[in-house]
Amino acid sequence: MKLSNTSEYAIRILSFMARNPERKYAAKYLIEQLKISDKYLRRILTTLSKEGIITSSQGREGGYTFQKKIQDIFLSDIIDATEGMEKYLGCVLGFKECSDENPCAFHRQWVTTRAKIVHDFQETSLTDLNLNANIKF
Amino acid sequence: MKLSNTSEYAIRILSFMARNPERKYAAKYLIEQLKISDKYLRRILTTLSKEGIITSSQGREGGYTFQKKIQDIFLSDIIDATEGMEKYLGCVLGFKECSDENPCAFHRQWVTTRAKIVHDFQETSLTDLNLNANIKF
DNA sequence: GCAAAATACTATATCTAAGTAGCATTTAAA
DNA sequence: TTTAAATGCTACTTAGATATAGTATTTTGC
Repeated sequence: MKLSNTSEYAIRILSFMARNPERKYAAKYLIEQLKISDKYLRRILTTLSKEGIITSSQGREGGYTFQKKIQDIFLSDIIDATEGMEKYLGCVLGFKECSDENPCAFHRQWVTTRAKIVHDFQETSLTDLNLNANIKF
Repeated sequence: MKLSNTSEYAIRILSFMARNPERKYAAKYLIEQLKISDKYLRRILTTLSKEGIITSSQGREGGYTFQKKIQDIFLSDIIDATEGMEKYLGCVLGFKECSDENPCAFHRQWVTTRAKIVHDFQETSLTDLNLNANIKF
């Protein structure tokens, strides 16, 4: 399992913001704190904004705030917003015809593992990640 | 979890060859059967050959045969040979500092899932995949 | 209204995996 | 020993993700 860089950055950004979920964050501040390049970070913030995870306010005194409670924002929501979860859901060996009804020889084995992966991402919220005090951002 | 296209092709090729593991396969024949582009398939075969999974014999009457018994060739060996497994083993959220000793907040949760992924790939051999009669190649 | 400080948009550059093309080399049958 | 049939090597092209640059737009304080 390897997420796209964009997803990893998005999770880092939101995880950082979740430390103080009520405040408004300017992109400039996040750039300083997280050492992500200006334009790339801004693009990710715009995406997260359009996808309904954060709200942007333009103009002087503008910035970004959470659109929902952080206990209602799950890793799967963030991945969906950035790269989409679909690619992780098909046959891991790439057999186009493989399905529950017409499984490849690895299917039965993989189904439970994939369910665990999906479960982890769907059940872990930003609140759960809010204990990252020991991790440098 | 999404393997590289190259890994997926490699698994398809070897899985197909495993149906009759003693015979020698010419690239030309595999191209016909598997509908993979000539040069790309040949490149993958050369890689698998260098990595010790199959043996190539050059010249007229040449082709590819398995270098080991198919029950001793595991999915993890194939992935290692093509793209490497390393990328799947680090912190899935991308925290550089994350480790067993200094875990991110998702680490404990993910460790067991990742172990299951690795287990599936390390324990499934080409023999286990040899029941793919119901899958079109 | 104007200037400062913020986000938004569009285009471009860079990197890596994926895929293609052409020529070189090897081997064995005739 | 020549030729056909196979693999091997190197270079090139393409596509998508990653990253950067420049300009436009929005909002607030004065």
